[in-house]
Amino acid sequence: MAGAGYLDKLNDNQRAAVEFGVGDGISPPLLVIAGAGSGKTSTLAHRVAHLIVKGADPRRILLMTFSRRAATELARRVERITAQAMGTAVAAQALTWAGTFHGIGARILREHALSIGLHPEFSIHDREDSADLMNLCRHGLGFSKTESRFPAKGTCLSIYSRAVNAEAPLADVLRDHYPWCAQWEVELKKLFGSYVSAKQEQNVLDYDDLLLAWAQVMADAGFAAHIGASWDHVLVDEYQDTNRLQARILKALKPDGRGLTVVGDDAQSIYAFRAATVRNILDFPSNFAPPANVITLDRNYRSARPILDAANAVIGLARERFTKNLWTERASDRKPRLVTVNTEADQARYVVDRILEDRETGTRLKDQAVLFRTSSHAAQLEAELTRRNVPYVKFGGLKFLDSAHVKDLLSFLRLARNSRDRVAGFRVLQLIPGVGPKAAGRILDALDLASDPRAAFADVAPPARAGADWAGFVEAMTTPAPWPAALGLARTWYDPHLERIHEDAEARRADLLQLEQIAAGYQSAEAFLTDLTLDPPDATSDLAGPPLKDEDYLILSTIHSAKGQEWKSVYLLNAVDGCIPSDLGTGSTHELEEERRLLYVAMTRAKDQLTLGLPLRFYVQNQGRNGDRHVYAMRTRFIPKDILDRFDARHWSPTQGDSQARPAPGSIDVAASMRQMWG
DNA sequence: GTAGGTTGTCTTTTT
DNA sequence: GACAACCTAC
Repeated sequence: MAGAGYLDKLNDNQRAAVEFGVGDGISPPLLVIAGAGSGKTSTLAHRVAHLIVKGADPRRILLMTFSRRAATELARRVERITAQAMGTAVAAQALTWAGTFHGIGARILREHALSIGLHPEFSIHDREDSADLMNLCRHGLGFSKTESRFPAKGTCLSIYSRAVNAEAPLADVLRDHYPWCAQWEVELKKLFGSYVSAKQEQNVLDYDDLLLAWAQVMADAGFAAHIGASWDHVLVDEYQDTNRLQARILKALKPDGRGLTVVGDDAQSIYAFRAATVRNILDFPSNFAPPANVITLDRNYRSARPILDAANAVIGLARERFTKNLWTERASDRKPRLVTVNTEADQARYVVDRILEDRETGTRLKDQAVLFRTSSHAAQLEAELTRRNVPYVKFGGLKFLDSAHVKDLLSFLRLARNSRDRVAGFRVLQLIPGVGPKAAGRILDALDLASDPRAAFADVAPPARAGADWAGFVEAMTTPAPWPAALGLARTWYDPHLERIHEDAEARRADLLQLEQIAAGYQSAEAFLTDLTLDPPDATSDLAGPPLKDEDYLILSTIHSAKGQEWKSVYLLNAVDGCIPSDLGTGSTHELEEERRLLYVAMTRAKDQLTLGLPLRFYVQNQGRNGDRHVYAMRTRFIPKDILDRFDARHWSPTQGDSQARPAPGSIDVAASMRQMWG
């Protein structure tokens, strides 16, 4: 078609997904089932661009993705395509409504705060903060002193969160997911009531509230119509990882489905632990009358055929499947490697050896990645990389924001802005020597009653033991400072405490300086704090520090954080039972199936080469009463004997190198490795 | 009431 | 190897 050259590179199905309903007013609802590597992001970007080229106002397009990184990438691609198609670029900023469900929710709630009974300067608690508040309530109700042990704060929060996100009654949540807590149903109900009141008294919203409050205001028909009318087109990516609450919001936004497009792949659903349900994507068509159209993208452009064959074999054993196998024309004779090694240390050495070898022959570190189920699985590899001076960046696992020093500093800022935020208050006040829980509680009570909280800091009777530290605190808290100077001021106050509390003050100080750099990019403390909570940086305070941007570095990532990404060569650590599936995830069939999909997601990240590591002897911490010990691992149950022929099975040891696997990997390897231990 | 030390429990994935 | 609850000394 003339003038539509920017669509020429798409295959028929992709093109159908891009063009569906565009140009005939607002299109009917559309579901795109996009398999791994099928050009999903590109198709979505083309659809948005196509809408714009055909006259849609980019400011009236709502784009919801799973992470903000994905939203930014999508906006960038849309910009490139429209530039090519129209000659003039539609600036990425013109897509003003691109972000995560949580981020968009926060924005809507803040904009309409006054008319829906919220304080416009509400603070947002991350998971850790929410757990701390839950803990305050837990103590307040006396549940920390029960005869038999009451669930820990994090468990309480998870139960609450699941009930909210799955829109399920507490009793069901306890029965299906937390049976060991079922005896506490009455107490938990009371606790959650107290937790909700506490949030409201303190002008605080947690992650779940961003969806819950949004969904609740959408229950009002007038308001829903008003909000829904803000956008002509609503597009949602990774729909398989949304939960019921999110589906309800979407339905309220576009009740007849007109203008609605959702994209996803049920085979890649890996967030059920967060109450995501694959039913959303499966039931989407029948939500509407007539049912939504479905377009399937099943041609894979990413992986070479042997990799795809192996991945298809793995997912082919899933109990339930809805999408068919992917196909590709990318031939190759390199099967995925399944490498048994004796120990995790050997695995680390093997992986680093291969990575450096490939780099010598032209595969940059950036084109290679190491994936793992759990952040801690990478510990030995990280040590090996550091020892051999290989730069890397790790995604997933411990976040920058979770470290005590960063939280201390941010709590100071939060308390200055919202003196009712007791979680922040408790944390900051107890940094002052001589102030413990009682004094902190008394001070916060006094602040609650004050008409001008900021001035009230000066009026509060200082705790006797605090001395000069108190004066310094009040001074820092009440000195007015513009943003971002306020952060500098807070840091100056915090520095002596940092020195006093932490042995490794130097490394932590560097983190805080980095935080100050980030802060400089924001207009206000509020914007900074909100953004940081909703989209925390992935950097960890590694000894090496973050590599420079133009440097070559290796990617380490949890499988979850690797979603949507691809690399030429991918290594997966610990493809053994107990790791994948995680021995915590084998409780129900449901959980087990999710672990299978995780393996599938990991395998389908690879373009040219895939390597699964399989350490036979395993060091486990604190399993049972005997403390640490070694156990013998079995190959992951998701690669049973009958699909083993899709892999190139080998054994590697530091002394003998690479050899054809003798004997076939499996339970029999236990005996083999025991012999090898002695020679 | 606070600080600091000891013991027992639980240990994933993330917006 | 981290956290929560408890204990003891100021």
